[in-house]
Amino acid sequence: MCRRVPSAHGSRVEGYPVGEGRCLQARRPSGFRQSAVFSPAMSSNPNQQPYPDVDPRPSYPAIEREILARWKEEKTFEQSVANRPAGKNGSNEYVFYDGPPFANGLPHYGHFLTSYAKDAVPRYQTMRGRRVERRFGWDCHGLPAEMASEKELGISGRQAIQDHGIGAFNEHCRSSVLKYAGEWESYIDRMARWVDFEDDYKTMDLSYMESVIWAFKQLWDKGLLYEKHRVMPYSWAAETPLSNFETRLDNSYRPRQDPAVTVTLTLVPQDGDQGVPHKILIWTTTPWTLPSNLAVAVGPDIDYAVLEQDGVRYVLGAATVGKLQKQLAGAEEVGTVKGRDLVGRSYEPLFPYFADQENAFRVLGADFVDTEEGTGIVHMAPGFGEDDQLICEANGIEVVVPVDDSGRFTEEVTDWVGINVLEANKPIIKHLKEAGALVKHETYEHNYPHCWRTDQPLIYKALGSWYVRVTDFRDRMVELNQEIRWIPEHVRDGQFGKWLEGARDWSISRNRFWGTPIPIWKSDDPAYPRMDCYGSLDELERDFGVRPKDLHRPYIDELVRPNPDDPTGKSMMRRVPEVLDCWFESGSMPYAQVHYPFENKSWFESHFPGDFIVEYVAQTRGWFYTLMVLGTALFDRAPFRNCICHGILLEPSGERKLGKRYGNYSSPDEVFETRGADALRWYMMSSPIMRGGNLRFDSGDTGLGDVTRLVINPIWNAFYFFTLYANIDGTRARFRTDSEQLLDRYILAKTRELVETVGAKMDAYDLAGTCQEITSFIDALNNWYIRRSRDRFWGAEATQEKQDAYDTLYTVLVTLCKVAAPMLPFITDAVFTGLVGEGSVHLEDWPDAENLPANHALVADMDRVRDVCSVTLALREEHGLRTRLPLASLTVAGRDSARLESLAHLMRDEVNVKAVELTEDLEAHATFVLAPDRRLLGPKLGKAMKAVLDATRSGDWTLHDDGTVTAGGQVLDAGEFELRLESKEGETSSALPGNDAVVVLDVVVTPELAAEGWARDLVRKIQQARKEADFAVTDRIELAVDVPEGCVAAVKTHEAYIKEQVLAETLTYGSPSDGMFTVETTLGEGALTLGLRSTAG
RNA sequence: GGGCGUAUAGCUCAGUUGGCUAGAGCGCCGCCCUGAUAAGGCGGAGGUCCCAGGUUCAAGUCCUGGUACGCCCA
Repeated sequence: MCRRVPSAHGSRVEGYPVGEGRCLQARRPSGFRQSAVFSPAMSSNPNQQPYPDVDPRPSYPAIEREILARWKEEKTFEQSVANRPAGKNGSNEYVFYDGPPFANGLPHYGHFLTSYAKDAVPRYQTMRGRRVERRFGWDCHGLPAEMASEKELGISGRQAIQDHGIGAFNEHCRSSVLKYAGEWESYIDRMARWVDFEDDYKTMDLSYMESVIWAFKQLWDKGLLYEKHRVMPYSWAAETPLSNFETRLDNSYRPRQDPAVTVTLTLVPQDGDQGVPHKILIWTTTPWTLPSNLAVAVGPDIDYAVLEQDGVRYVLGAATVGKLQKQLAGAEEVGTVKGRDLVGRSYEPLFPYFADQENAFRVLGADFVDTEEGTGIVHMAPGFGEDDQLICEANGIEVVVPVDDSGRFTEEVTDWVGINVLEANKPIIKHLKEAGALVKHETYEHNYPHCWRTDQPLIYKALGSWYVRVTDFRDRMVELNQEIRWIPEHVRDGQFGKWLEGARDWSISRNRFWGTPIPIWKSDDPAYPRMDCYGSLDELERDFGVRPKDLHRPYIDELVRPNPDDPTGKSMMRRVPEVLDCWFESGSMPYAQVHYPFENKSWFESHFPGDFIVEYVAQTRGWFYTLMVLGTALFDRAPFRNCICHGILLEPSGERKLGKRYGNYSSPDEVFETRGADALRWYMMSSPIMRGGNLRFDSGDTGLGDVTRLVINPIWNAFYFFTLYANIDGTRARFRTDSEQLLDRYILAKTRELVETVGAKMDAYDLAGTCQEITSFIDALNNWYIRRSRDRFWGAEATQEKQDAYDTLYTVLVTLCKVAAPMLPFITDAVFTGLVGEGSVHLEDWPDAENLPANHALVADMDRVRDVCSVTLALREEHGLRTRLPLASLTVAGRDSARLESLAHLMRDEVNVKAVELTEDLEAHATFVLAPDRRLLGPKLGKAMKAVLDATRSGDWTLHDDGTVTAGGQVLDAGEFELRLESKEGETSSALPGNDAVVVLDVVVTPELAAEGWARDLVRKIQQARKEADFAVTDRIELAVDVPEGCVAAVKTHEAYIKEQVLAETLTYGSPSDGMFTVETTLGEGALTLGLRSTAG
């Protein structure tokens, strides 16, 4: 290869601060020496260089801050939206739904991950020409907001909130729920997520809430709502039910001692009892629920023992008899009975309070019953146990709940009215003992949930709740789900699909304060029942005479009117106390954010479903699900078309997810200000987390640094390389795709393929795949195209060939910036504007592949050449032949190897050989190896396959003239095998990947070749010394060399070459003179001394 | 306790309808190349494909049963 850089430029570029500026540049805050990023193109002024000076080692965070400022100043985001027409009736809009976060905490890396995806896809679609409005959403209601407010106000529990005043409490929620909105905004901004905060939506807005009650009313009108009692964890101390979330908080479950009692129930006699009284044994750790007992359950397949003692027969699980040895001492086993044979029998109520209850006091069958604990016969109090409730309900037994909000017995339980249920355990046990029903009383220690606020044990208690009849349209959801594209695909029929199949009715009411109120008004006198549901402010105004300015409690509760169905005029219509589950609100986002149907009616109807949403995979149970339920119930549509489910971020050990309460991550500011937001974006977008996997994240780890080193730096370096030489030459490049130069044609064709593949990946929402394509392109660009094209940029004359190189590199870089813009919005915009001089890459159209030449054959041939070079370098390595040592020839033997003719000079240069021979004469250089097609032959041959494979390995096979092969006693037809090449023994050769060609290297080193090798080694050493001496690339030098004896002749032979290469004006032999920059090193096995002096002055 | 998912090199992950000696990137070691590059090339070390059974000519891949971890539900 011919290195003419210094000489080429030395003669005519004086005055350009090529090398000298470096230390200065490094101290600059951004990538440009001047604020070129803001300046328009300078090409109009011939006295100035065409491109900004680029810092080879820039601070990316500083570049990002500059770009941010420019976007703000030029309103680039707003322009990018406004430039794209909405089209007729919004037909050109791409609809993105933003899943609203809570803003009562700071955002963390998990939010950034989602936000990056929420930004990348809309950026891409915008470049594709679509108009993508991006409204930010805030989730404002719900328990987290209430809990935070209770804490801040120093109050706890429902009663305390009511004492404080619901109005004041809700005001506090309203003001604190967006406490961190400002921080959110600045982080989102810093990470280059483009989203509209001005025109945001909040679930607590009046318009939003009106749409939510509209949706509620729709369900009501469709008969999809009902009210029912359901058992929930309940804190009697705080007078509130708790969500599952709350019962899972740390320290919620802890050991507690409770009484465990075994009690008898007397069966109503029936035929077959032989006149002997029969009693069944039940066991419970909550004696206070016994007054509410309405049934017992047995396992149909469980064996029950019948024991007789003192003329009474006791029935209990056969496996549990041992537990009551003492109590049943002397009892005689008189038989066993299957649970199913007990089902249907009745027994005497233990307490009289609910003796009239229909269908009650019977033995029921239930699969969940076992004999691990208790007697194998389970006491059922449907008001206080979920299983109890389900089984009883299925058997027509209504729930009774004789316990009030504060956990005390109501008047129904006359004996203990007003007593806290837990305190009532003792007197109840005493009563049972006196009644002769108590068989055993022990103390039982178990893990039991406690209220995290009051520290008191929870109870389970049925509470009224409103439900959406999801089971009615579950099958339709399953159908509609098939229309959605899920990333990763398996979510559709896996996590989400299965969840839909098993969907249960959805409890949508909460006994809370801060939320959209359930818009139902009920008569307060059961004698005159009536219920009204309201779905708009208009409807409320019509009936109540006032138009609410705020739908929140307590104002909404003030709307009361006489019951129209009550002729006495005494009963009133009052709102039910509950508010809606906040998931109902976020699931209403598609229509509520635009105040449908009160406004934007036709827009919504033509823009539903949305095109794209992305959240973490657990939202299959959250937002994705509630969107689906409401979309199906209200519109009979799947609510979104494409959905990315990303995984979760784990701490470096992989043990826990990143979480605020673990404190296991560092400040995002640190990452933004050291690595930059683009590095973080690429790191996250390129990872398997975008395909549903998890990602161990360590902000201090090499992963982020690798992105800078392997993705961002190479792009920047290509840009730096281009501007460096274009400025030296004063050349302004233009967008051109018609260069005839080989390497140009190659990289242009490669760029076309990049545009096509990245477009396809982005269209498939494969963000990680997009990153892969870009990475491999960057490799081809930097490590092949630019490296192999360098000398064209170095040439002294302004040739067409050189202009082609500039134009092509410019064209490729501009295109690369566009293609990578969604994934690296900052760096691509800095490079793009540096090249083009104005505008923003984000205002550009997606490149049209048709504008770039297609030439797949050339791309493939070039890849072939790179393979040849790899294999050849491996051969050199194997034979200890350093690359600087020229060799006589390289032979590529293979079918169609002549195709590489036009690329031979690249191979020659790359692997340093004098000649490249291309031949089809395989036999001369290679032997054949049989490779049977296992997929084809396996099923056909079966067991005989083994013999064929053995023969293949041993080489014991024969090729026939008709193209068939015999191996292992089997005849293989053409097409059932391949013949692959292997290099011949004794030759310095190696097969190419794919095994259809071999490379043979001539390893004979003649004295001439050796001498040239020494000369090149010496040049290399001198260049190294120049660098160490900190000479400018263009500096001329005086040179003294003291070379080992054996090399002197070689150096003298190539003296002219050496002097030219290292810009030496003079070359003397012997020790360096005083004042020269001196280097002691080696050349070959001998000592080498170099002396250099710059003549630049 | 139930459901879903995951388990492959030091790390992060590919691995198609079962089919060649299980791959990539990063990291590590050695060599090479290097005046745009914080880069690049070649080679090496590094694997009981979580475990145990089974099906098959052939299993990382399919089946059964475990184990560990994650998520969800109870």
